[in-house]
Amino acid sequence: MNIFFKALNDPTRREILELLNKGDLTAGEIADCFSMTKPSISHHLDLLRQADLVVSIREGQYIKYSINTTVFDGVVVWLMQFKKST
Amino acid sequence: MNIFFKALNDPTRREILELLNKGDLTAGEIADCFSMTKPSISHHLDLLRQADLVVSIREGQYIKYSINTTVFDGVVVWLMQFKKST
DNA sequence: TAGATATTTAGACAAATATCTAATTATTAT
DNA sequence: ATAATAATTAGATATTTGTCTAAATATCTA
Repeated sequence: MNIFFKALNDPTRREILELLNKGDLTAGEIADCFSMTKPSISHHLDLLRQADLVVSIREGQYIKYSINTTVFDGVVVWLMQFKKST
Repeated sequence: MNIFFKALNDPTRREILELLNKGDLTAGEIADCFSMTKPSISHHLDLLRQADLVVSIREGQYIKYSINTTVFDGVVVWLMQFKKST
């Protein structure tokens, strides 16, 4: 839970997730969507990967990133606990 | 969204929410549940209040805190966007 | 093999964060 | 009024975080 909220506690990383939700992208394509250096984006991708929110596979010269939505289930359950008691 | 994830990006604050989900508590009662000074807890409560996740009202000498679960709705919607496409 | 492209890693640095102690404000009760 | 209790605010400090530049790694192509 910790690493998840840490990963989501940044607007750039949340935007990356929204981008990947529309389709897979390479690291470079993701970086092109932001006014930030590639190393910075790479670092954000690393945090998202640590939280298991994205998966990466090398495709030749490129590294392609995909969103992993299964992680959200646990968090939604955690959030829903607060709505039960109504 | 920013302030919400910021507020939730701390285990102590998440635990405070879980406590308040069982019932209202005063600042002191909350602090007693943690091995941390009262000023530190007060600071966490302040962040939770900024995120509108808790509400506080003074009751005489005490200040009572309640959880505000309405905020979760928006976040669950945000999280659910990632599950739609399945 | 050399050079070009894609990406990450390393190291530095400023800004944000979590925590503490000490001081302040607010309320109650003697 | 004074003292006691509840809670916050202020200020200090160590740690974490986001960003950058420079360097390193990996792949492709001529």
